[in-house]
Amino acid sequence: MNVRTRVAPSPTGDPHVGTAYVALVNYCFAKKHGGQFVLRIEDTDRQRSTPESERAILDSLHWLGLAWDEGPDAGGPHGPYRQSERSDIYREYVRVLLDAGHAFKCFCTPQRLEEMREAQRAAKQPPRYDGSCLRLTSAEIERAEAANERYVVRMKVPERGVCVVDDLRRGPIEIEWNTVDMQVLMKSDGMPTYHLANVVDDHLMEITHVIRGEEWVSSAPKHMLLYRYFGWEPPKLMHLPLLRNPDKSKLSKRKNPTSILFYRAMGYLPEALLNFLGLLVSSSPEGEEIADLGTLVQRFDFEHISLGGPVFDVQKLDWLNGRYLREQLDTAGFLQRVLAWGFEPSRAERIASLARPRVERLSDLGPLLAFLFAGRLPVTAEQLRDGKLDGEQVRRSFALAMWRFDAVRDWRVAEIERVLKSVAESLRQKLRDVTRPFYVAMTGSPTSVPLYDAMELLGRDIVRERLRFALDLLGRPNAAEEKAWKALQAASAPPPEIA
RNA sequence: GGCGCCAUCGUCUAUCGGUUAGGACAGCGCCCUUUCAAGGCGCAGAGACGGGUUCGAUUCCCGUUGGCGCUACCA
Repeated sequence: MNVRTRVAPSPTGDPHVGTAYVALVNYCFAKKHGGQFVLRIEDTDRQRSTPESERAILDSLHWLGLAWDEGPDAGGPHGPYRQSERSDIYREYVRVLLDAGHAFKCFCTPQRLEEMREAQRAAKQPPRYDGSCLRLTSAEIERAEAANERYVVRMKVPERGVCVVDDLRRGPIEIEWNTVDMQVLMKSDGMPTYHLANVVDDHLMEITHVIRGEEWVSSAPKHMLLYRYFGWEPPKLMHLPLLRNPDKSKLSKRKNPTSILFYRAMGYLPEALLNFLGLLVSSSPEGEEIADLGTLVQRFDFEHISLGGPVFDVQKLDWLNGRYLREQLDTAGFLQRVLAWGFEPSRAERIASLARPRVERLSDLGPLLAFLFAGRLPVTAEQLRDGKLDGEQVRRSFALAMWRFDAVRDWRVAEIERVLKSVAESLRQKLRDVTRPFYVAMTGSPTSVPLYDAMELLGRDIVRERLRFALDLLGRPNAAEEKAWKALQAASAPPPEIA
């Protein structure tokens, strides 16, 4: 059998290390068996998907050294590889399900669904679709359609019995059909949901093994059912454990840097990061932990992937990266990496133009620009608080800025300035007083090169990390504060439109 | 809450019924060394709990506990 695997990221944010991890496993499995590895973009969420995110994901995976045989940028015989370009295909298959009576149109409004769930929660029932539109007569359906009412298409689900999902690593997983919801397959905007799109695409793209995150286990019955409805043979399934924060919760950017871009900005080498991820996939029998992609493929054995969710241990990554820096590179190679990391020509020029007006001797450069070449800065809570704002206001300004920065698409001076001004407005403070602690948090000093430029140069991920660190110093907002501050944010400063 | 997944040192893991439970990161100590790293050597550190099955369980089964995930017109 020709093995074909895929990774199917959703372009709704920064490229996540978890995506790289899943991609790596899929890559290794396919290559180990001489098969193909496909990259597919799951951008059926029109609100959240952005081309910037897609670009960043593709770039990041390439940066890590992963290559796919088919994908939106590579082409291939099963394209298009971007789901937003496959609407007609899904529509056709929805038609098939509808005609066969495996799916039905649902005219329920979001409000009704919300009320229904609330009632179910109140009655201690699991929230599930109540099947109301299942009982619609054909006359009623025609009337609703004639009136142009918006509808979604839901799948029918057996009322009783169990679904056995075969997981390559975990064995059979039994899930009762009556715990499976009548999932929406096609949204009212005509786009498919993940459940429909992934089944149709995996079949059409001849994917033989679906290796994905553990979060999909509970919806696997829906997917199996769809294969059955279509009369297709389902691919083999394997669910990978989720990467964890040190506290064992699912790795999240609230608690840790999760963006591949962050690790790149911090000066980790792509081969070290990939190797590190590979250590979570397969451990070396001989004990040697340095392994390139080829070695990872060669020693790959899915039987050896442990099922416990591994903590993303940055200290071990640091050690591994250090070994790459001093063992795998000679001085010339090292210098080349340094230059590429921090002195790429246009960046160097930008830095020079910011520094030049502020130095009297070239030897002033070190202290002035050190923050650009550092990870965490040695700042203290006292330094953050020593301006006109009190500690509470500083905390609030950092939290607000962090949240608002997340919504910024284009990480540029103008956008950064806009956010900081909006923060000052929300706090009803002078911009100058608000920005002072930001200088400290970002550059380590209240006086430095212009803040917005510094932040743009630092990049979104380092900025986020420094804000998080500063917030840790001052005390993270608790749940109640977070809620109150977010409300304040909504009330006093509606996010300005995207420039 | 319901359903599901998972469970070896602080962390990543080896072990696939019989081992002094091995290695790596982090920690600690010693050595090397003009300093600091790096490196070498060493120390400390684990089978969640309770029942079975078995001559024998970390390993197989059940239960408990704990962690995690899902519970959307997000993926």
